[in-house]
Amino acid sequence: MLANSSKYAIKALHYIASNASEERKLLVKDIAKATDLPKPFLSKILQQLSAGGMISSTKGRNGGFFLSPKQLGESVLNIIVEIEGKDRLKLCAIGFKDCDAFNPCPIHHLIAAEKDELRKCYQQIKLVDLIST
Amino acid sequence: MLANSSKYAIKALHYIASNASEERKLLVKDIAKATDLPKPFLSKILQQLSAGGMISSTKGRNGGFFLSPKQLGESVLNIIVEIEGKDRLKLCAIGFKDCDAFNPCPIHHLIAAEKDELRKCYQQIKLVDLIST
DNA sequence: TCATAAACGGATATTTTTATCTTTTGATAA
DNA sequence: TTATCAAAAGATAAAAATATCCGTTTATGA
Repeated sequence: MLANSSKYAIKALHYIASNASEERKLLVKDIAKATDLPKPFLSKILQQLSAGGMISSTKGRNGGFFLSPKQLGESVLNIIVEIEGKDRLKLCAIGFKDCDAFNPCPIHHLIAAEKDELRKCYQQIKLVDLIST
Repeated sequence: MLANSSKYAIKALHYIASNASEERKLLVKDIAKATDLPKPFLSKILQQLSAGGMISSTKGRNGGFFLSPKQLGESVLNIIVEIEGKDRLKLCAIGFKDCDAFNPCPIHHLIAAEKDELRKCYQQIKLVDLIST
């Protein structure tokens, strides 16, 4: 369904959204421990999200990761696209080039509506919706 | 969404379902050419499907691949599971162990219904439905 | 200013997936 | 029988994804 890297991103962002703020930043180390994700790999993913502006970070003492109010409004779909570099739920399920309603692959009409619904879900879920107390 | 291997399988099965029969078997070579898939890799995939009973084959002269009437009734979902060894659309989208309605991951309730609908699609599509004339 | 803490960035290693090549097995036509 | 054809099976190679390590940069508290 999703690449490990984007699963990790969503897991980590769930934890960060629920536990961090600009006044209370979180270290990769602690995020990795709490989410049970491999620390170095998670570090790369957070770096990528940071470079893409989906997450905030500061270096040095008292540094760490957090989400700004604006960043909490980002959709999960955009996180996935940022990490994977492509919108898998928009692409043809069996890899036909230029597959659409007018030039459909053999299963296009049989799954297009449901695939699009699922994509809309990911688009509608904002990071703020992941917050658990 | 799907692994390349299962995309290839579905593409190839579409071609086989549309063009082969017990009296008119198809060679890997020709399937690969028609579907524009890498021949040796496709060969492995067809072997795997054959071992799993999802496709019929005979060796030697006049050999090749075809689908029996019973095999044409197989669902695309089962093809995917056969190739990938797991039912990705049944697993938690972000990889939580034992994620379900009573023990949900942070996005479970936000996507479960739509994910299940998409899975049902793949379950309902039979190979015979792929036949194009 | 200086030691320290933390993300950043680059290089490297491992695993999985994808892809190819070669040999073996089995079927059939001549 | 025997030559040939085609899938099956096994070994190997390349690419991508996953994962780790280490030095650099940057911020800050002492």
